[in-house]
This record gives sequence, C-alpha cells and structure tokens, in this order.
Amino acid sequence: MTYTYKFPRPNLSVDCVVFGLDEENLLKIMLIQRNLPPFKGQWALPGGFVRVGETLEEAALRELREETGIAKVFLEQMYTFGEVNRDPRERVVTVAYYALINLWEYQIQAATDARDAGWFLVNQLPPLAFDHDKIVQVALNRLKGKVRYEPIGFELLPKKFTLSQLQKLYETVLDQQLDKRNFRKKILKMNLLVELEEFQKDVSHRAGRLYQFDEQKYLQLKEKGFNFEI
Amino acid sequence: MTYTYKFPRPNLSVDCVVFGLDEENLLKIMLIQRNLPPFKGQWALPGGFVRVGETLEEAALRELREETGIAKVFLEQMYTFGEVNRDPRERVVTVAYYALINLWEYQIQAATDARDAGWFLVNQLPPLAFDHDKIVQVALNRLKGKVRYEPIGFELLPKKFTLSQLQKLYETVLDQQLDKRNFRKKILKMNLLVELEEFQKDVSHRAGRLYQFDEQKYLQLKEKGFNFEI
DNA sequence: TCAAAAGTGTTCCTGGTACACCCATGC
DNA sequence: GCATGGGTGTACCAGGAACACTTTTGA
Repeated sequence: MTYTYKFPRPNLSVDCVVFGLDEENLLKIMLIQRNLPPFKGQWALPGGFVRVGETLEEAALRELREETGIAKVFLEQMYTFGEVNRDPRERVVTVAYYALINLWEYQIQAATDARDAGWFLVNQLPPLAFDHDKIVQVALNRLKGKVRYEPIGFELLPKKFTLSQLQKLYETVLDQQLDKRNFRKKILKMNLLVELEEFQKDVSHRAGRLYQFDEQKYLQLKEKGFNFEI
Repeated sequence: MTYTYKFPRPNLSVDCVVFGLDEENLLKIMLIQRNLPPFKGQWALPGGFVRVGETLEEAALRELREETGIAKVFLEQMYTFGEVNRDPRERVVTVAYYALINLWEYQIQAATDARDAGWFLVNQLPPLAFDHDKIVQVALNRLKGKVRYEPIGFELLPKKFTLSQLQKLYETVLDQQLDKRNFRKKILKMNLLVELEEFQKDVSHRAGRLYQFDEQKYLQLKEKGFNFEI
C-alpha cells in the first residue's frame, strides 16, 4: 500500500528532550541508541514520525512510551525545526517537545522497559544524531528561561521534597548559587507550598521538613494575576 | 507528476499573524480573503504549504510576499498546531509565525500589491477560517508576553518616534495604562534610545522630541547580561 | 487665549540582597 | 564529639509607584 500526492511533502516527526534530576541533583537527559540507519549506533533524542491520525502531542507521548517506557510526564511543545537538510535521507521537519520527569519515582521503570535508553549529564553528552545537539541546546535555554517564572521545577522532584532539594534544583538548572535564607523566604511567601508534618528519613544529619506543591492554589492565584517568579 | 510514499503524510503549512499599529495606535492584524475552498470568501491568516526545498521561515516569508506584498518584516516562530481535524480536507499541520511591521512606512505598499488583504482591529476580527481564531489568540498572548522583556515593540513604530508614541504602543499591547514620568525614566535609563535633534512636525501642540532605538547597543548590553524589561 | 500634548522631580514604600550562627541527627 | 546539612532574622539599599504643574505649539 502506498500514498500518492500531487506535490512532494516533507516528512513530519516529533522529538523529545526528556530532563531528569539524578540523586545528586545533576541534570540529565534521556537518549536512545539508534538501531537503524542513518546514524546507526549513535545516540539520539527519542522521537519518530507523526501518524496522520494523531496529534503532535499524542505522537510525542506515543514515542516516549514506545522507546523509553515513560508514561506519565510533563510535556510541552518547544520549537519546530525545519532546516532543509537536517535529515540526510529526505526532508524531515521535526516538532520538538521537552519533558520533565521525576526520576525518583520513575527510576525502576526506565531500567526495565528500555534497554537502549540511557541518562546522560547535560554537559557530558555523547555526539548526537541529526541536529539533535542543537535541539538540546534550545531545550536547555527554554528550561532555564521557563523555570524562573512558571512552577515547572516541581515536575523534576518527588511529590514530597525538602526546601534544600528545591533550592538545589534551581541552582542546577539556572547554573547559579542562591542564598538559602532568601530562597526560603521567597518561596514560602508565595504560599504555594504545603508544610507537611513529615521529615526526611535515613539521612545522616538533621532531617529536613517535607513540603508539597499546591497546584490548585497556584491555579487560583494565577487567575487573580499572581505571577510565579524565582 | 505525482509523489508516492509508503506511509501517509500530513500536509505541512505555515501561517502568519501580522501585527501592525494604525495611526491611532490601535493594534491590527492583516488578513486575506480566501478565493478558494474550503472557507471560500472567508478571512484567514496569510499562509500556505511548505515546499520541500525551503525552510519554514523561508516559506513564511514567501507566503507573506506573495499574498500581502510584505517584504521586510520581523518574523518569529510561535507554535505548531497539529490537531487532526483543523483542516476539513485532510490532515494539515501548520507552523504559526507572528510578524511585526511598521505600518507607517509600509502603508502604501500593502494597498497596491494586495487587493484581498485587509487590516482588522484585533478586538473586531471577522469570523476566521480553520482554527485561525485560536492561532490569533496564541499570537496575542505571545506578543503581550514578549513585548515586556524584549525590545520588539520598536518593530511596530517608525524608525524615529516620540516617547509618547512608544508609551502608547505599550499601553495598547499590554492593555494597561502606564505612568508617563515613570515610563520615561525607565526607558531612558536603559540607554537604548538615541535622542535626536529632531521633533515632530505638523502637530497642533508642542512637538515631541524624536528618538531612535539603538540596536547595536542593545546587542552589546545583552552580551553583558543586561535584560530589557518594561 | 485656548486646547492639546510635551516635558519634568520628589517622596514613599516594597522587595531584593547580603550576611552568621545554633540545631538536630547519624556515625 | 564531630561532620553534615537544616533552619532562622535583620539591616541596608535600589528600584517601583504615586503624584501635579509648567511649557510649547497651532488653531
């Protein structure tokens, strides 16, 4: 079965830049190893061609599931790359998404489902197929920009987290040190965190209090003109 | 001549939301009247299908030129719309751009080249073809967001402008009143405007001093970490 | 001389920044 | 008891917000 058109058409794909924080709060990206040409054996972003019956977001989610086993994830469209020769085979336009996942609660799943998938430190990436290094750069900039004025950082943390974890997240993503007291003052003043009566466990120092992000409250405040900002 | 593929492919188009400010500082969008089905006779965003040999941006610029006569323009990719049924004929994914043009210096050209093109107040748009109303909404939000922290507003003004014109522009786009003294203090303190020894002409009141945006300086300051913000 | 917009400073207050010590826990 | 990170308050300064009158020009 083939499909015929009056004019030639670019092929359309989606690619996902999946971010996660490891145990030491280092920022990582998930890559998969290609087992087909072109760039066979090289690392690349998870992604694939868009089917005519699915939306772009559905395609991105499907590819993530198929290639990496990731199911529940924060996913947002980022940019569409349309250079003429970005794929050596033929014209392929790709819609890039970035995803944030909670590596703590996810960890096990990735190891089982996805043999050819791996997590890489963002500043120690292997050579990537196609123009995927460029896509990663755009994603990093987008993440840096967005994390400051939208509460998306929480997507990278477990549901219950300490303020120090949150601070380290921001320090990692923004690549700058933050003052502990000022950070706490600022984030708590927003009234978006629920103070839990639970504390860290199994740490060899004073256990930190756990907090939870209150998404409902955030949405309410946003309605009233509130702007999140770190 | 036809083109055959193993799998069906979505068609790929670009659409442009072209913003301009009229004489009274009202925000307008350029639309064109469709002379082919579907939605024949209805107003729509300028745009069309992407050819395999051109980048997305080239396609957007080409369509703008062909359909509206607009040649020199600020153009930036905005979002890619991939709903399955956004075009009644077949699956079409569209990459939307927004453009800012200087209506003062442009005016004449538009009238001649583009019979079927027209400028409409953003809050008095006619019914639009496809999902173009949705695209316009996204563009408006993008413009509002971006105008605050990047100096793109100048694209909508003539090269030489008064501070009052600039302020009105922001008031229009942001849809809020600004304090004259504070606005002037803030914008002048950035040192991005060149104070000219020229003044408004043919106004029936005290003539305002003209200024020019210094793009070179902005790029230099940006390198050093400066952030534009209104 | 009137109408219409240009142009100009000061005060107050909020919010950002800088900064150092004690506390709890596990080993 | 020591190492490790958790947790807390204050003083200073910069920048945002509020606010009203004089000047220039053309009609």
